[in-house]
Amino acid sequence: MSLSSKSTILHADLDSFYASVEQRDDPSLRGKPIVVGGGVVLAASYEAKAFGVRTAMSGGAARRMCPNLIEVPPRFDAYTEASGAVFEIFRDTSPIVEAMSIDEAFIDVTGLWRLSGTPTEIATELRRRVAAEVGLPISVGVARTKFLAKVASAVSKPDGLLVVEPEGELEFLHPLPVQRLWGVGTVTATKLHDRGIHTVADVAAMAPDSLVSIVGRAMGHQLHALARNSDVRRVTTARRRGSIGSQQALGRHGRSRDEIDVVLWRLVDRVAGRMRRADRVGRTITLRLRFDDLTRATRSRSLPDATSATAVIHATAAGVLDTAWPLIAEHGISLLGVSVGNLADRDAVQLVLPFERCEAEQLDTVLDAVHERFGRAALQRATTLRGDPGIQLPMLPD
DNA sequence: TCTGGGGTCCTAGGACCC
DNA sequence: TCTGGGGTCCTAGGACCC
Repeated sequence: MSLSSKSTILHADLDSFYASVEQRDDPSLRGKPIVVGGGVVLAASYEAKAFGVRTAMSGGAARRMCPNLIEVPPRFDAYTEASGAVFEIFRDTSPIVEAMSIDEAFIDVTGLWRLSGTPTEIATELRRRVAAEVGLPISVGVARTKFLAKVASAVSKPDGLLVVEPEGELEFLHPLPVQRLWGVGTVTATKLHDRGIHTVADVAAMAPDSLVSIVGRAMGHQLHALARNSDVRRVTTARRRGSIGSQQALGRHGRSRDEIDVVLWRLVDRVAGRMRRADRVGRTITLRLRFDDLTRATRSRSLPDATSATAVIHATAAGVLDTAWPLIAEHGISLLGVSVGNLADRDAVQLVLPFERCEAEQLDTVLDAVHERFGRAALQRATTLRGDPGIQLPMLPD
């Protein structure tokens, strides 16, 4: 039996990624309960998970659950390198790879069976190569849709492979708890449980309107579709980020205005540097605040022009911080974050801005420059953006 | 058990324009 | 003088994901 119809998607997910890298690089850690991270658990090995230790748990809580726990400080460079090696194997498996995070991706292998074998064979080979070449365990789910592939990989963990055949989809899907549905976290799960809705089958049996009335419009329709095994999302290679940010938890000390200004500079510097390296510019600067009681707030400001200049971003962020200062003084601040959104490609903005600003008599000159630099398609786009149907496009050779 | 750092998407109200 | 509907942008908050 093979997944012959339409599409075949793999969801590949490295197991306890950070912890596995540590156990790979230090044999004395193998087979032992370890966590990566200090104050908070960033990743836990399966030996630690057996004691109930989970990601995002505080270090103290983890130690109480697991007395022999070994704590290892994170080595992000090692994780980045390991991830790069794994993704090379992904791209060697199929050109259509959609990265979801540092340790997880969708891989579209539709139509590859002639070249590479059945989906099961492809997934088995992928797992073998990741183990042999990078030395890490990885779980793979295989199905017709992204959603089913992702659930399958999660169910197969650790170090597993699970293929959901087209004939067995509903049988696989319906008994699952609602938390398995994309977008259902603790809040939504509680809302559903309160109404006696516990399994995917329960959701599938509901009318869309009833779902919408419980969880909102977008989420209601999404849950209805997923529960009835409708997921038309494709695996896409080109996904652009919509924002770039950085944040930092603040200790007990370092909370005077001066000290927070230093943190702000560091955060802005980091963010602006990443933006410039990615050739991106942004217009909306958002400050993320977390107070001592762990409640949160955001404050944002949008600029007329997109930028990646450290000075401009910093001045804006500092202005926003000023307006938020009374709040901070009252509640105490335990985390500060800066992110820049409304991102665009640097070149795209250079194309649009002079055009919008220019006087009518300069129009031809600007249009010529746009055409020369970016080609005819850009010229067309520039004209559309300006929204003036009266402009005649000059006749240009292609 | 009160916790890191990186993100995405949705909702809702108000301003403003036509 | 009072009143309408539609669209877009901005801001803030919240839920969720890895």
